[in-house]
Amino acid sequence: MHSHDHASSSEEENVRLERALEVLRSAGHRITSPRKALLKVLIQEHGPFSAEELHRMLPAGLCDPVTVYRSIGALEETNLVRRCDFGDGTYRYEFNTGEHHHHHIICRQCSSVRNLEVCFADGLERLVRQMGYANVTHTLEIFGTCVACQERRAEPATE
Amino acid sequence: MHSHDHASSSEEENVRLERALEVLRSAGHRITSPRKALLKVLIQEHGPFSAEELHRMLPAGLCDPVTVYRSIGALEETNLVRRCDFGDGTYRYEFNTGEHHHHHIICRQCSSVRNLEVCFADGLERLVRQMGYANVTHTLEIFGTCVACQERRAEPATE
DNA sequence: ATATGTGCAAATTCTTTGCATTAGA
DNA sequence: TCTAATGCAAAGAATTTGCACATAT
Repeated sequence: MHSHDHASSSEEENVRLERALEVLRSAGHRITSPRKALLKVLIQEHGPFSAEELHRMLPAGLCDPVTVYRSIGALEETNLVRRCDFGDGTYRYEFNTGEHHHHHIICRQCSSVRNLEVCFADGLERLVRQMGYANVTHTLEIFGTCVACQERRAEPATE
Repeated sequence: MHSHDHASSSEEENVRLERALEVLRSAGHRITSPRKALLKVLIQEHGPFSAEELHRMLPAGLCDPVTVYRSIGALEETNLVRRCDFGDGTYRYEFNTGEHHHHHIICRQCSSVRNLEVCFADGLERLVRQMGYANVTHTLEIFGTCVACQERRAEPATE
């Protein structure tokens, strides 16, 4: 019952994991080691990850990359995971904490991601609902050059 | 000077076309028939189109699909065209009128697109700039079920 | 026991690239 | 003329699918 199999899995993370597993279960999905491991990684680590990144973050050889795609499918279906689209041809995934959703600021140079906890779009969704749309959602990603990359660019005499 | 080669190309559209060609020219790009035809289509028709759709909308056999991709590249570079990302794995492109940018409401069922002329994100970009980011831009797409699709769903007794 | 999940290989989809040829400035 | 643009074919990258085998419930 007590777990110490991972270096840094806090009690809160365990609670989230158990809750997530329960969601999966009650949606008729089976609990398998790839899914459990994926959820652990997604709960512990920050930032949205690509399928390939996720696969690399799993214990070596635990499963095939294809299984990551398929597992993510189950996690998305059950809303445990949100898909992010940074417009570079690769989808990334992050754990859905269920709290009010946030947005990302992506650096064009180094691809670093910062979360922006404010959501400006509540009024927007309301407006669109007034236009007659149902099930309104939105995606909003912000792009820019981060401070570090601006400094990096300012230093060298390459220009 | 007068043109009647297209059924419905208004004077305003011609002005836009000429302006766009000038932008291309002064950026060191050559004016070719595929590029001219692409711009015509993009100026005349509404809604963002995929590369494949654009190719189909061109006069038959005018150019190879690959040329559409490459031409769009030139149009994007010169900011004549904006790329839209509806998160379905296919990029779409629309003519950049240069006026304040708008956003799209995409119907999940029928994929119809409506423009939303309001932009909520000016304050957001300002905030992100205050966080130290430079060259801040954003993408915002709204998804929902359009009125027609809601009615279509309500009628049939399939449920 | 049995349906769901997985691995491996191969297919799909969208987009990009290499290279010889064509054509705009 | 001389470089940029095009066509065709082929490569690439991310993701999905088919099918036999493995496994959670």
